[in-house]
Amino acid sequence: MPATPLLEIAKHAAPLRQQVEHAIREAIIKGQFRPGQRLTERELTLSLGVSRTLVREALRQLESEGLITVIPNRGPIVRELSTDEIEDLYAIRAVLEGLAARSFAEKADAKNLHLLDQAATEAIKAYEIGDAVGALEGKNRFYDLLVSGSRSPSLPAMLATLQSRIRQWRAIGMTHPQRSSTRPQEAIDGLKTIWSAIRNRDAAAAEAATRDEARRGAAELMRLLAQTPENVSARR
Amino acid sequence: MPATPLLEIAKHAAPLRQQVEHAIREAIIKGQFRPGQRLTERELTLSLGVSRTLVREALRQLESEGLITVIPNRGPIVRELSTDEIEDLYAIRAVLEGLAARSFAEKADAKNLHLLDQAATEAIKAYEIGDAVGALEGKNRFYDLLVSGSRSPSLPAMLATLQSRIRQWRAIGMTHPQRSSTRPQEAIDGLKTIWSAIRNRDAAAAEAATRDEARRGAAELMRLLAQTPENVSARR
DNA sequence: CATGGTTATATTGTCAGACAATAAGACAAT
DNA sequence: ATTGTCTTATTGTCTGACAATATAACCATG
Repeated sequence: MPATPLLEIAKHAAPLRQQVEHAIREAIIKGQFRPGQRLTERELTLSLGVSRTLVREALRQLESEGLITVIPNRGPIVRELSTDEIEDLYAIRAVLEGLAARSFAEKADAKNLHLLDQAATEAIKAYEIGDAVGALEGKNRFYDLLVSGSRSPSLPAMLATLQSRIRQWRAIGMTHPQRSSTRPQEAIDGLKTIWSAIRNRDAAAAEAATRDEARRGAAELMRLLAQTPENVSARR
Repeated sequence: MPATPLLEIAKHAAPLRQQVEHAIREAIIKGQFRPGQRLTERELTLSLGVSRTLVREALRQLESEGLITVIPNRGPIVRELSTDEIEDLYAIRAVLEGLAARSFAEKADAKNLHLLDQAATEAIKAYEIGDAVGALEGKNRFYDLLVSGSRSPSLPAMLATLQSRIRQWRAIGMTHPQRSSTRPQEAIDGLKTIWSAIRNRDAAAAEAATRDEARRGAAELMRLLAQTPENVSARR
């Protein structure tokens, strides 16, 4: 049993392959590579300036994260999601965030509670002023804190992976012409409910509220997607 | 929108790297490579008879599944889990299985319901006869069906990954000298509760029952681990 | 003896180049 | 128009190389 070191040194010579992986992932998430699009190894090696070895290793990781699909002897394509799959991912996210909220309510220390307070008040304030961007940022920070403060070793990574698969469609949800006008209010209300449950250390209520809020968000997105005639995936 | 093909061809040609990946994963899960143990690339290439390229690609996948940890310039080691991490993984599994049960209750078709019935009755019968192995098998099949019948595209893979990270300790739970004698009965009762909730198409109850049962199982394992003096991880 | 520095060794990180195997597209023939 | 053949682009896999790094072994010095 090794003694816990006094301070962790973050020395991480950051292998090049991680940068490669990161670069491709970001390009996919940001939509530079669109769903359905083929990603040939040559193209990637050229644009990234690294060897095929590294590109292939990065592709393997992105594959197990579900960001790309690799067709044998054909190569990877940016994964397209059906509406069913999107809905499924959102449902999974809902229960995982619910779990995070539960753990947070049970285990969070004073510092994390304080940070959460900050984010919550900030989001609410921004919303009341009419600062949509600020409200969104605060809300995002709130949820990030919820996860990181849950003291769960695995949840952050799992949710991050989910996020990266979903992010493209979240964006749609924010800019869609037909998005509901009451939704932002709803989101803030949801946040308040979660927040107060946590402050009361009511783990069950925190979980339920988080799940419900996530589900409402998902429902709204699914409604928008259903009304979007052009299919979810891009043409190649 | 491509027309749905009349029959899917399972043409896979199974790239060699998948076999490599599978082989290493199995060796880890079965405990041939023990937690904490180093896995050098040379060793793997030799024992598997493939090139470093393939070994490295396989390692990347196993890394993102959480089965190994790669230390920069040092190479991979079979991941060791602290009791906290084990508990965390079980908690995640609990909510995901709960979600699966919920979806199953909502969406399962007659065929899957029938299969579930079969597995359930088989498990119960076996238990009543005193056939511990048969009961376990039936129980496992029951849970597998729960997941596969949930019509969730992503849950099966996620739960499979979790399983592979946990399986080693599940084994401990079954053979530990101090394991509770009432636990098998409890597990069967839990299964019955889940089953009847599903037959009533009561999604909420199915989810709750599944989560509770998973939690009880986890609690039992954690109790056993706490009483096991030798640490969770193997020495190298 | 302890301590600190230096060299040696094993291993990973990365590259380049090669060639077989396959899938998709182009083309020809019936 | 359908079928069969050829071509080409691309992946799948291997080999060998070399630099960068961490660990182990060793040595020197106080």
